[in-house]
Amino acid sequence: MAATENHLIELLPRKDRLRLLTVCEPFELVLSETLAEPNKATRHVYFPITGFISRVTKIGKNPALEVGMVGREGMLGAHLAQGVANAPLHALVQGQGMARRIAVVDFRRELVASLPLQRIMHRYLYVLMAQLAETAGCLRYHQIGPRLARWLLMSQDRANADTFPVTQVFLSYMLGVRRVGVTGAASELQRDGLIEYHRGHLSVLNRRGLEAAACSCYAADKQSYRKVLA
Amino acid sequence: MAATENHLIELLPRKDRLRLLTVCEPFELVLSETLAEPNKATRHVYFPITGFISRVTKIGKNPALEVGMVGREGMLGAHLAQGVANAPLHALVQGQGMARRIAVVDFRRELVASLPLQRIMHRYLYVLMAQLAETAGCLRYHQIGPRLARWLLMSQDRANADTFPVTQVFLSYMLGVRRVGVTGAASELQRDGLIEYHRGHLSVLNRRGLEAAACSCYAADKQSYRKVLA
DNA sequence: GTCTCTATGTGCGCTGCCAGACAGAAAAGT
DNA sequence: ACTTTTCTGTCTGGCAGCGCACATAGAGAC
Repeated sequence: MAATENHLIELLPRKDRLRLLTVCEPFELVLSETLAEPNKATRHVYFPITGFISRVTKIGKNPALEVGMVGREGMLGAHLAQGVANAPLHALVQGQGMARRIAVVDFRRELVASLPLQRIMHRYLYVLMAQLAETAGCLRYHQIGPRLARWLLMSQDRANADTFPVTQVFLSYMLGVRRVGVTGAASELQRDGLIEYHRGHLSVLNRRGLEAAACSCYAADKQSYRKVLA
Repeated sequence: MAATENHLIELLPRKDRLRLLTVCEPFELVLSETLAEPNKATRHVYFPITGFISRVTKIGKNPALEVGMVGREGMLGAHLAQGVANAPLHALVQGQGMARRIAVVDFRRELVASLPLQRIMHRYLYVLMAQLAETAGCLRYHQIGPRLARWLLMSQDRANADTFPVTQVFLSYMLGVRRVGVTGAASELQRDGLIEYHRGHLSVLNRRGLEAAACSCYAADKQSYRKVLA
């Protein structure tokens, strides 16, 4: 079941889960597709199963900066459980794959009907906040290398694969640095045999090593998730 | 009423507000006092009226970094409405003054009893998330000067006064920079006649000018608050 | 009045990252 | 085949902020 269902849905009691699944439709996450924009009413919520999504914020004229990642462990659209119709951030597909999708009307109805669903949404939102705070500190204090390693690990977890498509330009947007900065950090990771990449395809060779190279935020995020969403 | 009540409490319908007020006790916010620590069960929630509180995150061995501010417009302890007992962040008193305080048991009871209270907590949490994301971007892209201006404006709003006690060392912690960096930025603001300070006492002389000097995040935060918590 | 502590201002060398530009090489389109 | 686009690596100059160290001066303690 692990790779075929979204983790938040798995956490629901059987009855609530089955109810929710009846209103879900399968949805293909297509690379680079935008799934949410701030100040626009959300139309669907998404529960990724194999693909994953980036939450990004835009500050002034700077390119989008990633502040969160959503994979099988999370969802997009939890703000509906807070009684707010508009998404707080941009969200775009980052790793292609499948997700479950629910129309807002249906999801609202399920929320009212299912206390466990509410409960899980709220706890997930708590984790998101903790991770946002962590990310803020990470942006301030950590350097490109460790942040890149962290990003790769987070991606690997959610992509459920050791190889995934990603270019340096793209990484430079996610991390909010110049592409050249990524080149430097990435070639160092490659030199150390932790990763291997070539024209848009990247493989993780040594996960342990990458974990050691990543900043503490990777472990911190995992832990806060585990604590709150058993 | 504006300066004698917490804004979130004001938003409650009369009946719910009166109920809540019966379990509130007045609490003096003493400078530098710690009100919350991560991974410790929250004992009280706080609704500031005149003082204000900083939310800070600790990353590794770096000094605490501010990621949010709580004054009359907000509260400390909203995570209880998410069904989580532990605070996500450190919180310490930043501007002395008065607050309303409620013991956790009482607050939980009120939450169950009052849907409007739940609703306001959830909406407030949404605003917090938006502000956290904004702060993350701010930390990445904005320079000391504008960030300092932003911080001073946020403080002034919550302190409800043009003069408040604050040293450069302290500001350097909040902003996550060296004290020397604050010295530079602050003396520039002073030279331009926007502020005046002397040995731990700072006055805002020209609010308009300070708003112009601040980064966009100040306005963005205010707007996201206004949109969600009318 | 003197001493000590705290707050503020400066100088110096360093580093991590930025901005912009360019080059080679692999993929994709024709 | 050729051309064009995309991806990656390298260089040069520059700046914001860092770490460290030191100087000055106001405030409070004795």
